[in-house]
Amino acid sequence: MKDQQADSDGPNGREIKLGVLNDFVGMYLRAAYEAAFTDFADRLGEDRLRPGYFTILTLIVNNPGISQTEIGRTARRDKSSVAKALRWMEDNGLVTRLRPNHDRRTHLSEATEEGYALQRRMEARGREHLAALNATIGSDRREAFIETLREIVERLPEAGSSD
Amino acid sequence: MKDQQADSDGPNGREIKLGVLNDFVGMYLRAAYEAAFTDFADRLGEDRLRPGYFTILTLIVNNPGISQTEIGRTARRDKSSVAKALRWMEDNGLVTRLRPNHDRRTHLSEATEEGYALQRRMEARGREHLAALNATIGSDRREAFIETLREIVERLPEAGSSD
DNA sequence: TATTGTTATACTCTATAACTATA
DNA sequence: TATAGTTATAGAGTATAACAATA
Repeated sequence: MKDQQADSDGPNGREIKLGVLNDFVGMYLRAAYEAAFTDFADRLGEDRLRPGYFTILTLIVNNPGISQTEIGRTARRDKSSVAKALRWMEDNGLVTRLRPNHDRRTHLSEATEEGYALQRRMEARGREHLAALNATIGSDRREAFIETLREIVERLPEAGSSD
Repeated sequence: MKDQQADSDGPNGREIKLGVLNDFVGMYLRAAYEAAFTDFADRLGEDRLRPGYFTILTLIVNNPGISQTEIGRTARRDKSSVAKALRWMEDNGLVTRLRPNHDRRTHLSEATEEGYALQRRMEARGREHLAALNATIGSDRREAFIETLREIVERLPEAGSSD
């Protein structure tokens, strides 16, 4: 039905044919992700961490004593990326890391008072962002929408990465 | 309603609490985008352009004589990013650029035979990717899903970028 | 040997700013 | 002045690989 070769015509009037790009769900996914990302960043203003760092700090606040391996597994980031983020956060007084005696390989992270405070401020802004996003999506569509996103993440790799 | 603090427990058995991250639609969007992106890349194997370059080449194939400004506007990329891509594609024999007499500022791009051939091969792989993605989404949900993504892109910036 | 984490390095993708050349 | 495009540079954001310490 929606196969009207949805062209993009600029202000100059020229119609740009999108061809197969028209069907690329990935392009819509990226555009939506970028829009959501930008909305959150705009709401944070200057008082913020990068989104990836916010994710990590939030995991630490919610799970005091979490290890870097656990953070990486949960946030789906390589341990080296986590290490870099943690070092920055420690240098900036947001987290402290402890090496327990029972296993001195691991580094357990906890948020400092400053870390907790920043996370709370960012979470508050995050909730405003979510309210705007949810208003756009609509409560009637929200669950089905997220469920579809989840299924893409879970089921697509099984089909695709068979080489 | 869905506030059961959907935790993530790793193989070690420890439950990681996601807290507010649980509600972050942006995380699901990014994960889904990355999954789609990876699936496409896996299918392309070595015979490929980067996804952004494929977008540009496809625009050129579908719109011979398109200008760089038009490409940038359609692909939502800065002219400098487009210029870099075009130079690489020209150096690698995929496109040629012409400067018309009526306006010698503009560069109009056309695909070479090699460019057309590569685009066709990539488009074929892209269609396989889309088939897998559409199978995951399901034809009954597809239109509503894409419509939601579109609305996020179109409506969210209006609410968020008011500073 | 396996695991945790660190570091150096590099890659992808993209934008900003200063620029040239045209119009 | 405004527009099209180029170039140098920078900076997220992330991963790979080699490594040290510990188990």
